[in-house]
Amino acid sequence: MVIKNICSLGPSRRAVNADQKDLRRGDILTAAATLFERTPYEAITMSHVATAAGVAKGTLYLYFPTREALFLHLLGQHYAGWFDALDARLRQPHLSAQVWAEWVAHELVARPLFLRLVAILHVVLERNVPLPEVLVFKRQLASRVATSGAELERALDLPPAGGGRLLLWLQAVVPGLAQMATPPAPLRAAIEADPQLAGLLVDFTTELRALLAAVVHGLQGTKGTPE
Amino acid sequence: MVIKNICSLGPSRRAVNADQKDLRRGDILTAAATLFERTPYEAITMSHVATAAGVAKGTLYLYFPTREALFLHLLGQHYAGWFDALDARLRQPHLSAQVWAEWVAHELVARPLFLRLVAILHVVLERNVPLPEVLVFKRQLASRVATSGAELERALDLPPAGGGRLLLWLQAVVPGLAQMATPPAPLRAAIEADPQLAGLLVDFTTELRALLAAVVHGLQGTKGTPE
DNA sequence: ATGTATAAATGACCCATGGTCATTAAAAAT
DNA sequence: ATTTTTAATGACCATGGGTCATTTATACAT
Repeated sequence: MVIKNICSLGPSRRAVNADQKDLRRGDILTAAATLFERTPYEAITMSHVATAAGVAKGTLYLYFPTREALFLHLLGQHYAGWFDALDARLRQPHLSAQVWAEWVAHELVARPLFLRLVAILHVVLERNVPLPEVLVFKRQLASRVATSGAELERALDLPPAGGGRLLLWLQAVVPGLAQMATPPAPLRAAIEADPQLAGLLVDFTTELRALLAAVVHGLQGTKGTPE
Repeated sequence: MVIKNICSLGPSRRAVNADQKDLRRGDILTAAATLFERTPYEAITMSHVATAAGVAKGTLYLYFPTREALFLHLLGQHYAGWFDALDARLRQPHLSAQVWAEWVAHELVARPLFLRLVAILHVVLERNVPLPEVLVFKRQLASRVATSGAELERALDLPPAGGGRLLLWLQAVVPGLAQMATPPAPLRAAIEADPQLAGLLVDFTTELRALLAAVVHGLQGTKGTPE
């Protein structure tokens, strides 16, 4: 088998300064992301990631303390992308609750990896990452929730703190809804084949839209009545 | 160490007929449930369960095909208890959206094991259980969602299919909200110590109440306008 | 150029744990 | 009593996350 030249370090193979280390780190993350596109999380071993990244397994642990930390970092990237898109959208004028709900649903459907990663955030990723790293992640998140939340508040005319709250609700709802809407292929096939189970399958976009519309209305309704 | 007589089979140690096997099965589930009260899921090994149940590890696999199947069964019991309580509540007259939301939040807070199990349903439990067993579980669930959903529809004056839909939404929302509201102890401590992170902590009851109220209103609002 | 020091990279190794299966022995059938 | 059946056992296996002594690329001094 031909050895890949996926690695961004050119002919030199060793990351010696900070920039090169960042590149290597990026290579590893890219490799993991590529695998994650085709494979469920539990099926991705560190050996796979190492091979895909063109390094030895031990090397991974020079850049990430645990497997979960690696994927938590990946999720961090996806979160950044998502919030960037959200901020960009909120900068456009004349946003209604319905239009926003529509946009959110559309945008999320276009980010399946993000959805899958968010779904395992609490139950898997945060469970085996050193506390300091988790806190770094949470701080980034909190900061973006704060700024985007404020924008959202303005754009949708929500009561104080309503923007952040809405974003947190979104985070609480989205993974559950996504899991309900998109079970693994074999399970999905079985469910669709059984009329008794049909009721358990939902359409992600439809449900999220309806839920968001209701919730935004609820928030807007409390505009005048604090507490 | 003194050997326990936790086992419900009296002096005879062997489960030979169906009834005795059910007892054994029950013993194992009880042992797992007891462990789960004090220990997070990932930390419970099959050896622990075996010891707690007073059997050998191999015996567990005579009653459950995988670890996940064991806990999925446990979740099935909790679901049954939850739907029983829900049905009982719905039989009482004069239920408003607010009162119901209040009741749901209260009842769920009183069932922390249920919440923890539901949280790992899709990501953990369903991943390593033979498809037929998952389908049995899903069928039970679908059946209770259908009947309780119908009752809910009546009690809250929801549009057709609104009851089941509401229950599914509840299922999508509750685990996420519970995870957000109750992180593991060390993480929680760190979050509370950091003012920047305070915004990420939410109160389960408050948020669920608000969310449910909004959603029920949303559903009731669509009463006259199908689709 | 050559030698030396630093630390990035390696991969053989450790070990915990889910799951298996040949063996044991309790109870039923004869 | 003897045989048959099958519940129960626990030594064993395979896998995969994580470690660390060793190797060696690179920077730096001479």
